[in-house]
Amino acid sequence: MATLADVARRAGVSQATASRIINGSAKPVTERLRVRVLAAVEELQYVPNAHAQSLARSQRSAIGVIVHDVSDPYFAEITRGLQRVATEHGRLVIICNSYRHPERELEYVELLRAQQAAAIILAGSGYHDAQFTRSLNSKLQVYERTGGRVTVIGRHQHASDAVMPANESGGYLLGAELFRLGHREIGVIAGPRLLTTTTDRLAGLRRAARDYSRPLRHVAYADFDRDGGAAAAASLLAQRPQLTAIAALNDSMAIGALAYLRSAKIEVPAQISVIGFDDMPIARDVTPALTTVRLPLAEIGARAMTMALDDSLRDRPPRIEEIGCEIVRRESTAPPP
Amino acid sequence: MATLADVARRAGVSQATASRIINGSAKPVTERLRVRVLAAVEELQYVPNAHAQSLARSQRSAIGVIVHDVSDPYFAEITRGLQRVATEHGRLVIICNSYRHPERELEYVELLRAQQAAAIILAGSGYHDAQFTRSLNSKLQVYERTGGRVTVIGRHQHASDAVMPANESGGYLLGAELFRLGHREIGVIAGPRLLTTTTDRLAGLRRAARDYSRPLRHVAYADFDRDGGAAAAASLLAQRPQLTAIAALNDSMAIGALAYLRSAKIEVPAQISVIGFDDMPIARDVTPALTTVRLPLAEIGARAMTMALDDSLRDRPPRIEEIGCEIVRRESTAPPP
DNA sequence: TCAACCTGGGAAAGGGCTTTCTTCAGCTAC
DNA sequence: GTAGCTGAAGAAAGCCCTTTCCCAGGTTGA
Repeated sequence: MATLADVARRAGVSQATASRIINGSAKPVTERLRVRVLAAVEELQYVPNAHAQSLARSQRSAIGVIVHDVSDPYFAEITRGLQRVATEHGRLVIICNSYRHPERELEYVELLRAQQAAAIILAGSGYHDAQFTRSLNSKLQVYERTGGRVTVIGRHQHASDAVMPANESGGYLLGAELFRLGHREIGVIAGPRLLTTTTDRLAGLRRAARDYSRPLRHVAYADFDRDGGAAAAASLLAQRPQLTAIAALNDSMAIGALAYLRSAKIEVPAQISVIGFDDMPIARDVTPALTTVRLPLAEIGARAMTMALDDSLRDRPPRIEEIGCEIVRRESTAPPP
Repeated sequence: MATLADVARRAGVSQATASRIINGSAKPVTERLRVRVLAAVEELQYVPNAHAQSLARSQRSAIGVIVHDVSDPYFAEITRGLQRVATEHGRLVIICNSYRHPERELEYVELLRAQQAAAIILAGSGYHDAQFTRSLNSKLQVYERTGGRVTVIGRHQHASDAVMPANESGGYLLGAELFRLGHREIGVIAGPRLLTTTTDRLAGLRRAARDYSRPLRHVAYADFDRDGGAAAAASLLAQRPQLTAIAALNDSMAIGALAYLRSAKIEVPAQISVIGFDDMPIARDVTPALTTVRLPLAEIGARAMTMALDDSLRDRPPRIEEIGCEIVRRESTAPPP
């Protein structure tokens, strides 16, 4: 691997000069040397060692992102937004999948600190686990104290900059929509109990139930994915066949529920309504097209990255951006039969 | 940020000793010092600077992956496989989205070289662009010459280790399935002409057409995504309403086609059959469930990462792994009306 | 008792780059 | 002619680690 010293030697200049030319430093250099050095760079196919640069400059540039799983459409969309902004700013993004293992999240914070990440963006749901939250917070604080920036998406347990999707009011919208249509007994497919996203959305749903004076007795907790949704729909209906609507706390689970209902030959929305949450891109392409609560996922990602990169925020009180959601009515909901 | 020197000072030992203890070096150290150093690490919340380590060890560890777009389900699945294997080996993955801009691919190769990536995995389709291919090849060769490993997925233009999805024979399967069902005039929704994935799959399809002595006159080229597929389906049918089947060269486009057909009130598969390619997870959840050619995407990713990490392959002739595909019959195909 | 050998620990040399501090040549100005 | 600049280039320090090499003190064996 060619080094700067090689380039300098070949061009017959000092390393200092070579470095200045390659980095377009402010210090003026004669055109003659510039040409020679650039020629040497070309001939040797020289690329500066990023680690050495980062060490010498002691300036951080990469941005770390911790998600549950990039291949989940929810995070894929958020990541798309994150990447767009990062690329615009010429920043490298390091993506870490925690696969919903809290310990792995802790490990990744350390890893990103070791990598001298300029900022860490936590893009997965928070956990109801006081001990974990404490150790995560302490790790994040250490990171911030050493100059790192932290931005979270939808986690209220951390005193850092945050982009907060309106999970609670989205949950309310979800419930209100069904109750307004006249449904009285609805089944809820919730995500893992441990996730704050689940409880936030559920809280909104419960509030809607209170406002409309409806019970909310049938809640099934499942994995936040398609198969979890399918299984939960099955168990919900086995337990309570009279349900006229199913509210899933994310689209993946709603799609799973649709799959189950199709296999069980139950008509949607004629016999039962289904509503989701998130409005992932695929929601409009399933049949019936999914009524859901829209969250502008890519925008959430973009905003989080923008905050993380905004250095003027340094040493100010954490800023919180609320992101609203809206109902998107498609074909999977109707009044009860 | 605490440094090793801080730790050593606090523990009252030399940096050398501290380093040895922290890294669990082979050199024996007394228990007394070990305890003191680890305590200092804990108190200072010390994390070694990864850049300094990489510099000192001059050993590469991260793996670079260049995809078109992680948020595309096709790449999301591949990436999932890649990540799984990388994590098992304790390797960091740097994901780069080229968004199908060849120049950006070139830039990312440089960037990954600068980052001292141990390997680069090129996971997007190749381009029909001789000049680009040449410059990419030359950049990759430079990278390999300096000890980097290159693994490509589905690109035949590079003389490196490769995982090759059977795009051509998958295309054949695609066509054969429709012709066997009795379709005589089929419309093809192809991806961008510039991509080798498009032409490979199309070549298989043409071969099937020859074998079954059927014409293949209606090919629409479009973006490799849902909206491209919808637009292409519309133009195909505007041009030739008698078509009884549409073969899309990937599932996203097939789903777009289904969306268009639904909006145009054309029944699938009663009036027209639709077949896709890839078998993305969502293919089974659209209605009608999509008949498609299955490619084990996550496994492709896993194999590519395994090859990239397999050091025993160093200095051997490049290894090529073929990955077969199979037809998955669901509900979007039927004999012509 | 002394040479030969371990052993655990430290000093210091890198690794590749940036950047400050110097140096030196070439000018201007008196 | 020389003091005083200015501008361009180089020397060298420093970023944070790892690892080789070396040393002192303690063992062992003859």
